[in-house]
Amino acid sequence: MTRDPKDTSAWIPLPGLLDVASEALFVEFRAELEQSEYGDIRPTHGCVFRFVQGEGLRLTDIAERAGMTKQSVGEIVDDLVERGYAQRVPAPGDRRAKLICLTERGEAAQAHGRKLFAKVEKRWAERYGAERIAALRGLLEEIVAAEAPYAVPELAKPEPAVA
Amino acid sequence: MTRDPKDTSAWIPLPGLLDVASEALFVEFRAELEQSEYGDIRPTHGCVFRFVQGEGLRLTDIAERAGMTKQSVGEIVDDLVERGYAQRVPAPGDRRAKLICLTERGEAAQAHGRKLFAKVEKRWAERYGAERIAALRGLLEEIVAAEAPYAVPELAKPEPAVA
DNA sequence: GTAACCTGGTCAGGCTGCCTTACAACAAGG
DNA sequence: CCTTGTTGTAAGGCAGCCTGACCAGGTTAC
Repeated sequence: MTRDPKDTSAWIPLPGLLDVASEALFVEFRAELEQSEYGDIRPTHGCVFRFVQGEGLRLTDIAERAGMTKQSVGEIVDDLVERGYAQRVPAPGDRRAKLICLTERGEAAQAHGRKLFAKVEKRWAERYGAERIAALRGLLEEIVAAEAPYAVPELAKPEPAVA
Repeated sequence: MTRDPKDTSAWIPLPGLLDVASEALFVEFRAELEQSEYGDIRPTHGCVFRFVQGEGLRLTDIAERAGMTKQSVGEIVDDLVERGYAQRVPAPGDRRAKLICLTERGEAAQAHGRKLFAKVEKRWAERYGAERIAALRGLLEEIVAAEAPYAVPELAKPEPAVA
């Protein structure tokens, strides 16, 4: 299936391809999540589950990593607190701030979510080739680290990654 | 913060990686588009520019390919018509239907957009390796063709791609 | 110590992009 | 005809995000 690179009519821009692939993957994930006991978690909540771990993070930090405003993230956190997935604990040393961290249920949900993502990825590895998916992940990780380091939990901390 | 090497806390799910990459790419595209004479085209309008070409498409068809409702697409088309990028022409043989096609300006904008996408992709090819980006595209095209064929113009209709 | 400024978080209100429901015009088959 | 399906539109709603205004608590300069 060789294609004329000059043929513009059937050519799909890379962002479109990335989006459709992401969407397809996400649909598989959602389908499984919704059947679990964490079915009330909506996609929006992801911005918290993605970044919060251990001691917790300040609202401001979550917002920065997620590329959203504090207000938006605040609303999402409210919702997660109501649902029993997250909690706000006073930040030590600053009475203005609160650390947002997961409850036990929240951590269980996070772990379950990660497992589901891994499961779907593995399914795709079988479908499209393990090494190709691995290469895809490798390249994307490199790209994300370069283009949006603030969105990478592991790089957001004072631990500069060495390539 | 000591961490188990097998710890998954730094592991980013594939959809997240795809999204961030897509977003980064799209930002570069938008930055250039907004400086052009087509700066009033918003991301939403893409669902029309992506699929419409030549004689035009029915609203229903665009909606199906885009995975949206007719009403949503209809609104977007209204907007594009107002801005002089698209037009509705009566469909031959069916007085209910209209074919949505691009105006001359619309086609110029579409061509410009495609060029910009190609330009950004080329920039990334230089940045991350031409072969890796080519492999990325190849895999994604395969995935999209398998997972969401309706979203691929060339597969959506057995139309002669070459003029 | 205190005035001025910065920072973390919240409240209120608004917008965009999409959806659902309902419907009018036309098509197609008896 | 009459019925049923299809094309597109109208009206209204909702989720997810934003901006602006604000307060309580820190930080700095004098």
